[in-house]
Amino acid sequence: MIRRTQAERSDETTAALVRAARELFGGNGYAGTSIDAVAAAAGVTKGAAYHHFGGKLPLFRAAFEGELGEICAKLERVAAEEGDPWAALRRGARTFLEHCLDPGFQQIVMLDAPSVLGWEAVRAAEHDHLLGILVAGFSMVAEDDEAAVPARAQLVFGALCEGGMLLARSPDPAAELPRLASEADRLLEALRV
Amino acid sequence: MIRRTQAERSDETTAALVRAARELFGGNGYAGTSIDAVAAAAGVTKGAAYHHFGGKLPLFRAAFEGELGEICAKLERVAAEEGDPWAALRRGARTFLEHCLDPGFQQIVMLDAPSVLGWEAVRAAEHDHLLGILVAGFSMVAEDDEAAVPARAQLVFGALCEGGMLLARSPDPAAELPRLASEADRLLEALRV
DNA sequence: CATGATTCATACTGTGGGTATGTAACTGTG
DNA sequence: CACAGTTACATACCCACAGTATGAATCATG
Repeated sequence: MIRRTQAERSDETTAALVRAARELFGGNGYAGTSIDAVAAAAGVTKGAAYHHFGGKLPLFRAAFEGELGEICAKLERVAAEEGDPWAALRRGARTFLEHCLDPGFQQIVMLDAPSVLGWEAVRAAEHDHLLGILVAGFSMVAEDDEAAVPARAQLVFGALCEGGMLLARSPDPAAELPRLASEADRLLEALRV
Repeated sequence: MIRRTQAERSDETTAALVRAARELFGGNGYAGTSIDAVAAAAGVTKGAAYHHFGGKLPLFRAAFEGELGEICAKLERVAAEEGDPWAALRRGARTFLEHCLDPGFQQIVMLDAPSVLGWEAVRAAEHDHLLGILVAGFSMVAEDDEAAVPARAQLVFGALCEGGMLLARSPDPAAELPRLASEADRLLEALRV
């Protein structure tokens, strides 16, 4: 029997559970996924899942945060590659649209999360990770009313989400992406003043 | 015993079920509402619900369509009060934002429907009822690429939905509404070209 | 009014979220 | 290293609820 520390045991189990949760919740949706299935896919039983997460909802929340962390990291990476904040905004919008093609991200973050976790929880989490980037970008280029920036960023974010869903359902996403991206650019441009 | 025709019996029962479904699904969400509860609120039992609708999902779909029909009727009414299509668009956007303050509409149409019925089903239904109005308005004022109109309308619709949720969460919706409406106007204006 | 079709109620089954309890694996202390 | 105490799970159980018969009223029709 290998000797592992408790922290190692916990970390490995929770990591396996979150990985399985993202896989199954992303593939079959929240309602279509049982805790037993997630635990089995992680090589443990319900007991472990309830011990570490305390319920189906917190487990889903962990999967949600995993998805959010991934897109956030990607956004920060590409934003850093651009020089001025405005180019970063445009690049970020396009990157977000592309990321919506990931079925797991779509199912967990776009479809199930608002219903399962509540809109405000999702909004709060997205604000910390995604919208913060948008708001920062807008703030840097906004030339007039600073107070209108958050609401404006929110509206653009809603448009981007809708665009992402539209893109994912497109019969030819590769052809659709540039058109949507240009429409998104137009939106950003419109709100620049 | 009063003598009723079968059609009357069916109509009364289904109407009562849909009414109860809109009430409960709207108040407690899809997952938080049992068929027994809906049936009890309608004065019948599960048997009636399953006889007329065949399951929880079709029952929810009926509630969803009821909500959609209501907002649609309201939109058509206010749009008819405006003269030119552009004013109708602006008025429609504002009306939609206001309607998002209804908790039942929010829960059923904005939060649960995409997760429960699937995004494409919701999109299709909304396209027939709500987006059709938007697309028609844009088509009438679009001066350039006609092909870009549907996607553009979709993005605006996404922004409006996000604005509606934001409005509903606002501590002072009455104060927030005009600001959001002006931002929406700005969006519409931007896409007019 | 007799026969068949609708409309519904009642009783039952299965699945799955949640909980209680037991057991094995680790950790700190003498 | 022995031995309590804690942590990490597995197992067995309960219960709510979606879905499925089955049967009994109610209504339509020849």
